Amino acid sequence: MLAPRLLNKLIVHGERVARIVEVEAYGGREPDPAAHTFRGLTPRTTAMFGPPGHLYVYFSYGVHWCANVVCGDEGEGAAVLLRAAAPVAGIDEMRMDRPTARGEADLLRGPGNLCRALGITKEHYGADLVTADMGIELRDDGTSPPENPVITKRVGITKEAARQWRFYVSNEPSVSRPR
DNA sequence: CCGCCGATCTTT
DNA sequence: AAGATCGGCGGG
Repeated sequence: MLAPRLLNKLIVHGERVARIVEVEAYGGREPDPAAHTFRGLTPRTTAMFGPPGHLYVYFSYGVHWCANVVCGDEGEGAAVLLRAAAPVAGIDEMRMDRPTARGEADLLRGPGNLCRALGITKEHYGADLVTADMGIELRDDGTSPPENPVITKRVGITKEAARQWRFYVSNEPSVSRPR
């Protein structure tokens, strides 16, 4: 399971920088009924079945964009949902796009809010996070992933609800509910 | 603090 | 008809 290795990495879009503090794993070699790739290749899931290191973006509940990092080999259909991040830079710009956020810890709390604060939408579908071909990049500033991340059930799903594939940094105020 | 509910689009 | 969500509103 490499999802927790994304914790404490930086997600960068232009001036905006945030530290990933909460993730969930989806799909992979063992069947995962909760994953968008469970029923095979569809127009929506082409990026998730693509090579690792790219962005899989989907539209949630007709309202929010949500972003995943593709983590499986090509054809595998595995990705890590970015559920929350702590703001590092570009905070004024984030606030402009997140008018309902009260404090800084609210800016990127939750997968929809994270995309809103970073300005990620469907135009970034399939972006290469290594070459930053669309201005979005995954960066390692030397901060190690936590040695003991908190491990829980995934949030907001009904299928495969018992699987413990959510990982977050303990004592981190930007983590979404439930803590 | 908690729970309900609407918004609004994609996929089944 | 349900869904990898969010924020506003009403009640305790």
